[in-house]
Amino acid sequence: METKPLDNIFNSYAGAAAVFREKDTLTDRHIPERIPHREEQISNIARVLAPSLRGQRVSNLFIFGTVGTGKSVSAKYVASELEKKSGGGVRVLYVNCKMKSVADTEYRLLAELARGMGRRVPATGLPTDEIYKIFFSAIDEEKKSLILVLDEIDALVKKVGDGILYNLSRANQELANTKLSIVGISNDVSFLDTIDPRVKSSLSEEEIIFPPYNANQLRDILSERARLAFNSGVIEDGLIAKCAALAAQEHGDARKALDLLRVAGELAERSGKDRITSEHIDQAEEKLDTDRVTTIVKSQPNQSKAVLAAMLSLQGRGDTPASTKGSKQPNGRGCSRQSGSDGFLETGDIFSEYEKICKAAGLKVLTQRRISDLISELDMLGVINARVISKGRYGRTKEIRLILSRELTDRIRKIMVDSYILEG
DNA sequence: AGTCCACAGGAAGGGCAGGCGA
DNA sequence: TCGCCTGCCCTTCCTGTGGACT
Repeated sequence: METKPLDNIFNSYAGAAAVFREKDTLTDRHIPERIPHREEQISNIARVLAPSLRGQRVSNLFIFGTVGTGKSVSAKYVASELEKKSGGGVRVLYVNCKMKSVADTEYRLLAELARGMGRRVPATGLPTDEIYKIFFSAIDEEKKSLILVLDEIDALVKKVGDGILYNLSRANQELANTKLSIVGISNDVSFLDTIDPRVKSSLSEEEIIFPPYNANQLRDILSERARLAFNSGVIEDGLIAKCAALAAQEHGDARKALDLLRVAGELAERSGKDRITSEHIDQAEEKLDTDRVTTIVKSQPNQSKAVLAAMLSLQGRGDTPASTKGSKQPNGRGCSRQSGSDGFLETGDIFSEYEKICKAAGLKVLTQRRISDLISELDMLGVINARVISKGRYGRTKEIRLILSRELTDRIRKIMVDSYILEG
């Protein structure tokens, strides 16, 4: 019988799953039955929310902690247990405010909440106070305690301001039959300082902090998840410890640790192995980093891509201040600059190269002031490293370093070609 | 000590797109 | 549907800055 080109690939996956038993347990969709090292925080959340079981209004709650410290999963866990325990007396609505088209505007968030309560509302068109009315009447009709979990609440406030929180926090005055409480989750502890003091005082009645995990705690979490996710013998304890150590370096980020395990498993599976090796973990770490940067670069507007292309072009040519020392600079300046001996790039050089790239690609050339901001944004996104330095007589500038591997550079170059920023 | 460079980065405002509300 | 509003992107103008040079 004839073998089709894809048969080998599909057949290897169609057989018994050699590596994974239940891959979903390594994603953030999964709510585990036990969350190690978060017992205290979970009890505290439960204590705050428990009065809802008696039909009382519970205090609004703020949960803080850096990425991957178990805030969302703990809140979801307590919420789902509470809903089960209440026998229908408590309703929890969860919204991730960072999701695009969910909470970019006041209207969209309220529409999402109203839909969560089973109401049909148009994507646009209604006045905002109308959508408030629809949402409030929907929750009032249910005659239940409603707990509104707003994950990444700082993103919501950044986009739409704190007015919506003020309105929601005052909702109980308009509701006859339902008690509404808000649980806000944020990575940014200083976020509360940025909102209106009236909103702050009514919202942050209770606060719970989630500290980062250490390597040992991460190892416990990973062991538990790995037991569920992988078939026995697929991964050994030493490799779990390695993942934990790598993630502990990244501020104790459990999400990153779980991603490492999942991607390592996928790499093992793709290479036809039934065991995860140390190399798979290393490859997974590199892949996660590469995917993160390429995703960021792809999502950038063309102007930012052109700035990055200028940096790649200068770096690829070795045309940094270091290598051109003693010759005329691209921006027409003199030669006696002293820094740059380490092969970094500077704003002026990048701008000159950027102008050339824009002209070649038919893009509008923005001002150097704007490019300076775009460089700062790329720095903030972690694609480049930039810091302000002074070269004394020769002015101040940003010292910019590209922290990209060879493979990553090639992939970004391809993105530039696909976006018609660079020629293929 | 004063000068100078090459920017950094803040402030103000224009133009535009999209959302809001009547 | 249309005027108003808001936010975003961008420009222009400006002051500030650190350290080499004079």
